[in-house]
Amino acid sequence: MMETLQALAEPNRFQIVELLRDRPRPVGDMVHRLGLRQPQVSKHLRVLSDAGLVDVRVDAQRRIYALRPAPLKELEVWIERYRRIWEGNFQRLDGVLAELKAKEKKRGRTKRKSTAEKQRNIESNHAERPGGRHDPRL
Amino acid sequence: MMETLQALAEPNRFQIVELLRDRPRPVGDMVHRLGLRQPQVSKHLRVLSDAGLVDVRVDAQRRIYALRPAPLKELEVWIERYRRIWEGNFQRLDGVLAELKAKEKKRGRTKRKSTAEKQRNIESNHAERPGGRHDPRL
DNA sequence: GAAGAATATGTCTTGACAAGAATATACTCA
DNA sequence: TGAGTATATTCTTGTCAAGACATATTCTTC
Repeated sequence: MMETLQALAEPNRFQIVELLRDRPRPVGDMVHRLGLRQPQVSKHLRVLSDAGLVDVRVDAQRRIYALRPAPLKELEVWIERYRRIWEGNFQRLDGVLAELKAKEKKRGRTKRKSTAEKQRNIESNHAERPGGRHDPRL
Repeated sequence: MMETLQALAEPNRFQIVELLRDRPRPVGDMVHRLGLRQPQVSKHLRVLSDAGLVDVRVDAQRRIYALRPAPLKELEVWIERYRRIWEGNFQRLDGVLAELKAKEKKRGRTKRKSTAEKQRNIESNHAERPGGRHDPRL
């Protein structure tokens, strides 16, 4: 899993995987399309191979690389476990409220901010660090 | 997409995301559970935030981090496009055969290896580089 | 307003890794 | 067997990022 992610996190390797999605390919083909030099492609393929993401067939001097499904499937299974995060709206109602409730209990009865003031502070601030770092959709 | 993968590819950040899967958490909580030092956790959170993977709520001195669904959903959509690779068995029948056929055509009628010999060469060799680099399941 | 708590930021060092260049290996065909 | 083709490996170098440590920032409470 970690190994899969690390392999995919490199842009050129990601492109290689994208190329292999269509069909298996010999190294030279990818060298073309990626505009990388052959040794570099071979090295990236080595990493992908070590991660179990690709599979080689030998055809004379050529090596034909193909995707192996297992790691990608594993990744998909992992991500499925996060599904509820964008389906149900757990997070807000359960987690944070419990958090806050615990806090209320801990600090005894003392002078404290009005509910309104506290609300302001607690509000989600997507736009805190400016520079459009994540899109507002969803 | 690339940014998401790069963020997740670091083991500690991956763990942070796993922690946040259950519920939003303040930084100190994660510092505990991860056994990292506070500045390190803050920096990782910064990366996750820049990648749009997490979201902050300010509660007094505390920052409560929560997962944002968008990037994960995007990742899931991406991986869905690979689904056919472990469902249909395209790869073999389509891609490689076309590849070989093209090759046959290119080289004219010359003395060449018997079909049997060629078959041997072309066989998939999972076990080429020893050391169990990928599991044979699937 | 001073002390303490929770978190963020800056700087430095070190290790990992990608790219480049040169070379090795393996196969084909004449 | 020798030339050519396709791919892998080795070595070096530069870049970037993670960890450690010190310090800044912001809020709370007394």
